[in-house]
Amino acid sequence: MTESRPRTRIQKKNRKAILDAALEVFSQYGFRGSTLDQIATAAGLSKPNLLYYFPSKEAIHIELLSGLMDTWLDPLRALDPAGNGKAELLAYMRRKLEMSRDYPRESRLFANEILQGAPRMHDAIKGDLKELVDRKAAVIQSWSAAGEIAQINPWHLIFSIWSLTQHYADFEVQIGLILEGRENDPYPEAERYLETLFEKLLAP
Amino acid sequence: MTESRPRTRIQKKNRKAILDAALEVFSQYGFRGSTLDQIATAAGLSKPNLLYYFPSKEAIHIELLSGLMDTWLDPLRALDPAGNGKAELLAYMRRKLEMSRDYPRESRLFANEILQGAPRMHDAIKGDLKELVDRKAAVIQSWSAAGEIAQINPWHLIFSIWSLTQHYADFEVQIGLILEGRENDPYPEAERYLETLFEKLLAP
DNA sequence: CGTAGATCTGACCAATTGGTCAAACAACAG
DNA sequence: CTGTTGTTTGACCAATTGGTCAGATCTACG
Repeated sequence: MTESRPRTRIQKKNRKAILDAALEVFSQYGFRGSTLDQIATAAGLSKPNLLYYFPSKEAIHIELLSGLMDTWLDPLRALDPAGNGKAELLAYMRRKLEMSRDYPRESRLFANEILQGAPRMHDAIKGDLKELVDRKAAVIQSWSAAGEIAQINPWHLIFSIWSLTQHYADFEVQIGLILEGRENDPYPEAERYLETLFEKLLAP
Repeated sequence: MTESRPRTRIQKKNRKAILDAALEVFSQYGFRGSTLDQIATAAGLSKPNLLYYFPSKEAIHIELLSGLMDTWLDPLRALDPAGNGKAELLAYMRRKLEMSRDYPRESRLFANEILQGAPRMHDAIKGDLKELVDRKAAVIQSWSAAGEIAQINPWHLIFSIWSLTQHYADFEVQIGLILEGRENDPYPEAERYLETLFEKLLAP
């Protein structure tokens, strides 16, 4: 918040390298299970040098998480009350699945944070996220009332979109091992499957 | 495997207390993020005393995980090829949701292990689990072929049952915060929602 | 050039980590 | 009550942890 923005290109490059390395490490081992040495090595820096760019391990984690919240909720924000219910929700699901495919580490970072009890996202979830979800739940309810989609619990509908899509990122290893020799890339089939699922679920 | 079974009642009690404490800690912080001191304190023992019962931190973790795999897959094993497809799959889903409600720590322990790349379950997943899933996928496929249920990808169907049910345990904190003031216990509504979802999905 | 500022490093620190061990203590059979 | 076995502990250890700091080195710019 009160920070001076990074100026030089060297700062830009190294801060980016650190955040990228930290994302890799934190998303795998969680905050407590990750070490500055791991992050520094992954970023190609020495530990003291890393601490030249960030004041502490926690500061890196916080920066990652707060950067995450924004982009993570964009697809839900984009849900258009004026659009067609089924189409909007399917588009939301597709966009979330894309994010699992393109940003699996971000998904796992988030999963790790929740698993540990959301110590650093507690307020954001209880505040902004809850508010957004409640607002969009009302939109979904209005689609139900208008007969555009079936009558289903909008909160649990949102949870199901989250769980079904994020699962492909968070449990990537498991899915990969089980589908070994069958699907090298599970996403195309996942998209087809989830489209069917939500089309059937939402059909009035 | 080669261990002598615990004998005295004091051993039985303390081993149980340790495993319970370790489940609590490991499921929250993962293996690397957990400490023996945390576990010992939670178990009401001193660290050296804890190490009197288990040779190492890793040994505790392994014992928890191997104990988990068995019970975790029982519901899937119970899927009866001779039963009615839709009923069997709905029963499986319900049983999995029950497990999320009754054993959320076990679910999170598993989630943590997968997030960290499944270093200790890699072989079990690639072996027993994959084999079981493949076998049950064939059963599901036969139900599809017989017209008992719709034609859907059986592997992704299994993934979706896993993700939808485990989500209520793994993301418990997030769900609790979002539903605050609305549902104190999300499970009854979750069950209703998931029943609808799978009934619609599986209908031929 | 030269030098002011940015960047980087080795050496260091206190706290925490997983784990050991000898000795103290408890339980229980004889 | 005595000795044997099972249990517990305090003191200890080396390695790792997050973090500091003085100084070395590099970079941009006049």
